[in-house]
Amino acid sequence: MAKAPYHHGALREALLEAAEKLLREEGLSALTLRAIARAAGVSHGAPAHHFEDLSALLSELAAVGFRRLVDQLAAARETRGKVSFPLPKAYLSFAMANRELFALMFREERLDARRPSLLEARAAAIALLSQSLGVKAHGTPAGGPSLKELGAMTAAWSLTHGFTVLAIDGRLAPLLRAAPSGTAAEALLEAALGATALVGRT
Amino acid sequence: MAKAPYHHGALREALLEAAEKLLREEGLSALTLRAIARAAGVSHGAPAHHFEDLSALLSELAAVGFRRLVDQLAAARETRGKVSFPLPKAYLSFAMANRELFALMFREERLDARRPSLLEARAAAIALLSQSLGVKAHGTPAGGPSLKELGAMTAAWSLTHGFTVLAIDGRLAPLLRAAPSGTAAEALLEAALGATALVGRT
DNA sequence: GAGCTTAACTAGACAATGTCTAGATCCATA
DNA sequence: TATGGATCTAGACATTGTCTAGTTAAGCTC
Repeated sequence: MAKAPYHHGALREALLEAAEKLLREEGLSALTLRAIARAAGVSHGAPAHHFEDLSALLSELAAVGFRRLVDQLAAARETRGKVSFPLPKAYLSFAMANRELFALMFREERLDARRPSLLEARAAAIALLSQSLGVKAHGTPAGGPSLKELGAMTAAWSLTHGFTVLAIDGRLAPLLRAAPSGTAAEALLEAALGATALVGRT
Repeated sequence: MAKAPYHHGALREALLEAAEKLLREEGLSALTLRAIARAAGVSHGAPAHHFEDLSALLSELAAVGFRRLVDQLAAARETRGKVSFPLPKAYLSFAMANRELFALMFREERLDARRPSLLEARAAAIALLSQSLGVKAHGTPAGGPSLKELGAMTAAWSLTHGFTVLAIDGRLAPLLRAAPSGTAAEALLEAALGATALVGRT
């Protein structure tokens, strides 16, 4: 077993991986700087050379999450026509498969709101959702989209995000129990979207 | 100026009020047990006689939030017919007026999920929403509500919650800027709900 | 290669935090 | 008035994020 070299070589990535593992296995509150450093096998001061502080590290992890979400949404977009509501379903399944990471992505108090990589990754996700769920790419007549168009887009986004947040917090469990037996979260999401007449947009 | 008596007399309530003030003025991360004790003018050990630990105190504060939300939702329900979408609007305006408290109410990692008062207060809020937004009180034909009915209710709830969460995180600002000038969050919420064919339910 | 610069890392310190314990205070009831 | 018990203080402890000083070694220049 090779002993650890003084210089790690790829500590930045190792820290992000260790943090994600910790997050997945022990939850949000296990994400301390020192625990992450321990998991990566370095001293508690080492992370400072790669991240100014804890919020910087967590922001970078959240950015990774947003990038992964974008990838999955983009892939889902390709299935348009074959599957109903591909984007909302992809959004939900990303969150279900990465519960704690998804939660972190929306814990503003633990992130550095100014970090460019986070801003960019999040903006990319929002841009993808916006153009897929609503605002048409081929220009709007004059002075931006109408309130009606924005409303439809906002509805699709809000419903999807709200459903997902409630689902990962376990708040939908009673509804699923009340539903015809065997109804999974995705089916309830489909039913919710189906009730809104937003069909063409998602 | 009367000097502080050894026995506070109503420390439990004082702690909750101090915590809410701190929360409102300095945000979620200022909510430490010692800071709350300082704000209430007692030693850092005093809270232990009223709350087992920090998460118990925060859970009680969250419960207060849910009870207040219930009151406001109940009041809004009385305006049915006069105002469109009274419950979603009340939900949004509660969150806008109590941003940090609303956030705390959904920070599972800082709460004690088993605390009865929190469970009850939250259940009351959900019950009020459920019966107002969807599932009819006058019984369902057989074996619970249909998936279609549940879907409509879930849609209204998810949309409202999702919109609210996105709004207090500032995520809707770009949409509001794109909207006809002067559009406020509530108007966008109304537009979103208006786009969904859920009119009769909210 | 030798020497030097500098990034990467360790180790120790510090204030702050949550929780525990021992002891001080004082209210209520007998 | 005594005494039991709830309320509160003060100090301790391990843990946390961040800082600083010093150590290691990788990479560049000559």
